[in-house]
Amino acid sequence: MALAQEFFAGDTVEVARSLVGKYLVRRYGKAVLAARITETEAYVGRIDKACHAYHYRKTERTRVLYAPPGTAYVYLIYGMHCCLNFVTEPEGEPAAVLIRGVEPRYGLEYMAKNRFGRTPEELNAYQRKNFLNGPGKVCAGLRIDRQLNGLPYGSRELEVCGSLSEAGLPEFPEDQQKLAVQVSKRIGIDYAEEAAEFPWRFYIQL
DNA sequence: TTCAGGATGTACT
DNA sequence: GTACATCCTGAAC
Repeated sequence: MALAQEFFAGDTVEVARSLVGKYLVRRYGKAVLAARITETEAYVGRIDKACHAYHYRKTERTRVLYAPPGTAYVYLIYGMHCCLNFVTEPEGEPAAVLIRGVEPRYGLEYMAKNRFGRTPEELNAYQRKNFLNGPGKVCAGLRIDRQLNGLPYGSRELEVCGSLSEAGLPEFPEDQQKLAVQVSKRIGIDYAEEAAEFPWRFYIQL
């Protein structure tokens, strides 16, 4: 059972805050991958110079940001990495939440293969520490690319669940304790003037 | 542990 | 032509 689509129809900043601690479930072929969301950022086209759809800009790339809530928005950055977002707010209002970091729960074998072409046992300390702690790494590890751009919410390939049991998977004991969600300004948007200061990044300390 | 520099393609001016 | 919601490597400390 995935989160209801209405979850994504709400205020983008609140959705970003609420997504921390939820679970990303990715399916392809026989693979079922699950990861806990540890870091997000809000992007709001109406008022946010860092958003691709700032001031309701409409281009081929930003078209997906106007889609119904929960739609996947995947774009290429720096010529080689993909970033995963979920569209928020009612259809026609361009906004989204960027998934900046996750930690693996199920499917570690697949994730390690997707990221480094190795088994989990073969990873060195640096690779373990920097496994899925960035937007490009999340997409690489979960095998998310622009083919998923525009994917309607509720698709089996990519879901967001409130808990592992909602995804039909056993819970992890360490996930039961309450989370302290931290807040900060967003990363890598120094060009965005006053919007660069918005406290729209949410994360949990590991 | 921190830092500088390079890789790389697309969207948009 | 320029900028970009990034990541990896290798060198210095």
